[in-house]
Amino acid sequence: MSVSVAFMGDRAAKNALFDGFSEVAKALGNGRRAELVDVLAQGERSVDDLATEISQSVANTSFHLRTLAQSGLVATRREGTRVYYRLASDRVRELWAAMRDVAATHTAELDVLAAAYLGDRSQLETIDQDELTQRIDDGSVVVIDVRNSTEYAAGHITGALSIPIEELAQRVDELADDVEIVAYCRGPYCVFADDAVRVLADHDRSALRLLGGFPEWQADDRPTST
Amino acid sequence: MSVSVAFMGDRAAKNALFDGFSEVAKALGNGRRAELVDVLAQGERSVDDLATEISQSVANTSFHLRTLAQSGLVATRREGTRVYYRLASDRVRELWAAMRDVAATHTAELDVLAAAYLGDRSQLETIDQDELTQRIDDGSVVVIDVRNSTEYAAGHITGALSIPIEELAQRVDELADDVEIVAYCRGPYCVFADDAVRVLADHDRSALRLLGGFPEWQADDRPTST
DNA sequence: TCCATTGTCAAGCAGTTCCTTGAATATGAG
DNA sequence: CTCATATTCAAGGAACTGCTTGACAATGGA
Repeated sequence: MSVSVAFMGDRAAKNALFDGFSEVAKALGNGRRAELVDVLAQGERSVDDLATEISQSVANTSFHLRTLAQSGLVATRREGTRVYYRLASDRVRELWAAMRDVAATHTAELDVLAAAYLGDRSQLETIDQDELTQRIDDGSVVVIDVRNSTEYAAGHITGALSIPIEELAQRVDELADDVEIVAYCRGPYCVFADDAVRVLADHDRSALRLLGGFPEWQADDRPTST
Repeated sequence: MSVSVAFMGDRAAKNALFDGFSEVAKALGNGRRAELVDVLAQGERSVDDLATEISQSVANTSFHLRTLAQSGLVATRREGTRVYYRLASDRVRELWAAMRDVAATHTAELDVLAAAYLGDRSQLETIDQDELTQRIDDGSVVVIDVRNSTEYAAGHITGALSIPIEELAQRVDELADDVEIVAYCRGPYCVFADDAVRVLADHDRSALRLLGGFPEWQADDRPTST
């Protein structure tokens, strides 16, 4: 009788279905691939650019990107001899954020790992999205985007200046000295804005870092430009 | 100079941090563990109950649950000789939903796998959450929860009757015959509600299945009871 | 106390993943 | 056409994963 068979569902088919779901998790289940997704959350990048970013060989990076592509997390576009990879959709960005948050909330050792990578942040003043929105309206801050210029070009907070972190020390003079400076970067686990605040403090400038980075700002539907 | 070192971040520490994030994905990166999370999204369950549910040995199930626990996705509670596992938080439920959706949206083969497991759904009428809310208010439907009774006890749509799918055929008479019946179960990839609609159709009863299951209803902040 | 039930742990094998090296392919410039 | 650049593919070895079996630990009841 067909109904009683249907009750059980087919175990092999069920296994295959859930194995299918878990393919996506497997794709994210490698530190280097997670890092690639994190970088791609800022915008599309070429393979060797990504390889440099994650400190891996081009071959290995290409392999990881293929893995991500096969599980549908990233898509590609060819331009001349270069291949640009990007996240397949905003939903992937959300998935990555959800995973990062769950990891941060539920695994104690992550605090230790984050502290080891980020260093001591406790002396660095912060500002949240609401406050920053307010102060941009006031005109009482200058906002600087300290990611690299490709990332800035792919999208940035409206009104922000692009000053990649490596150039900041030489370009401090460009910043008006009667307002505070707010630096932002890729997100809560990016060190660029922290470094920027430290560099600015060394130059006796009053600086804050934005909590969260560009993807979080964008996800919250706040004003952006490209 | 400390600043230029900080610019690079420490590659080993960065690897460790992202390996830490990817631990969560690795935990979800196995079909049986994904299935466990899916079941646990309905409420807490004991180890051997879960083993039966996913058709695995108790030892293997216990091992998978330990893996999930180590990555912080599930938590436990002991009661007598039994150990009950549950999702660590609603955030985990959201993560699972996000992963499932990304998989469904971005990987073509998942449609095939889902169709193989679920069978042909095209003949089964459906109703969405808004419509159902409306019709519960009208009193023009009877809602039945066809999951097992533990799941019903852990939380169900307010006003729904508990009729586990295996009991439905014998209990059709309990249902008033002047209204339509809406069946729901664990979620979009659960066959129980589909089976229920087929059983009811065999008994010449007009039945629909709710799109999504209890977790989706709850996530949308609609009325639930325990 | 001893026993039954429930869950966890350890060893071991088959299969998979990750990274490296070196070769192959695709595009555009000259 | 030939060459340089950018990317992908294939082979191979070390390390890890998933499942089974059988032993061990924790709890509550008789």
